[in-house]
Amino acid sequence: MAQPGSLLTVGEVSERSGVAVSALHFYEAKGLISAARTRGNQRRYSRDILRRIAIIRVARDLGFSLAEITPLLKPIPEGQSPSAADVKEMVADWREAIQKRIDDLAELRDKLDGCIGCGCLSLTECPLRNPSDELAADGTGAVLLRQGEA
Amino acid sequence: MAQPGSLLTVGEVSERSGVAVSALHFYEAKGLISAARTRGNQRRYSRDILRRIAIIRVARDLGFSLAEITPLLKPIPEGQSPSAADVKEMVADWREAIQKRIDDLAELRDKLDGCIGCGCLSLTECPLRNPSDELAADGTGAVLLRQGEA
DNA sequence: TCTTGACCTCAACCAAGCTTGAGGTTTTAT
DNA sequence: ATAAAACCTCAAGCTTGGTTGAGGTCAAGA
Repeated sequence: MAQPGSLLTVGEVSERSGVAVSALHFYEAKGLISAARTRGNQRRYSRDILRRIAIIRVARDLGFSLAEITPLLKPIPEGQSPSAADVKEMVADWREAIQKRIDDLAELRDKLDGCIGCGCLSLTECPLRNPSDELAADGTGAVLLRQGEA
Repeated sequence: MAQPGSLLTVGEVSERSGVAVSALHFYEAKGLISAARTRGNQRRYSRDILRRIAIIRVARDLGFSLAEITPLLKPIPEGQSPSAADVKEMVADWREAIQKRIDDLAELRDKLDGCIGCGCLSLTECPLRNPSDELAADGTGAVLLRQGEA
């Protein structure tokens, strides 16, 4: 077992973080984490890695992709314990992102309420059909579904 | 061009719905839609397909996977125009699903608010670390990140 | 009739986020 | 010293939701 203050093996990190060894390798390949190596080429992590991994997982659970998480982690240098202030700042950003998602969903829900009575889902008129004009942008030839026909 | 009341080709459906032909083929392969065939083996869709596709896309945009959409479409038989009542019922279900997601996110946001001051992210104590006990369930050996060490 | 555009199938490829397996090496406990 | 457990790399496979391309056929206007 590791002594207090010593480096952690990948297996220990996996066990403590609940993240599979293969996922840790994957995160390393993606540049999210890194580790020192022994002369025999095995990974050795400083304990800070656990907090870093915790942050990665929380952000991922919040719906951020790994690619999005990389810049989020920028303010937290590797090999250093992130300060409470660092974490505070990041978490504030996350809060904003979540709030935005809530707002989007609430807007959708309200539109849905307006639709419940109509049953229309018309291509150009139903607000549901164009949650954020995405389809309108790529559907170059969208045509009104005329009520008499459908 | 198609006469009123006639069947639609896959190209026409694509143009009117804003969904790529390849995606229509894909949906068919997944069992979400179907089409009659000409003697020459080309697809011919009834106009009802447009509403069905509209429903599929809305549900997908709401975050449902295609696999989840299949049962949602069950009450809407193919080859028949879904009634306003059918749509109304489905949409009510969607509303519920959205509301649930909003509630989950709001809960997360509130926990985040509780965390902003602490900067902890402790594995077992920080509420953020266990948004819905998912990690607790699969992280069999998770160990408390002791404050003095990290 | 003929030509052209639209259609057909099937297979391969993409991104994300991993897991699994093969084949081989290092570390650690006894 | 040795044997087992843990580690290493690299490649392939999985799922979702499609797109792209090859090679060939169909349908409709001139």
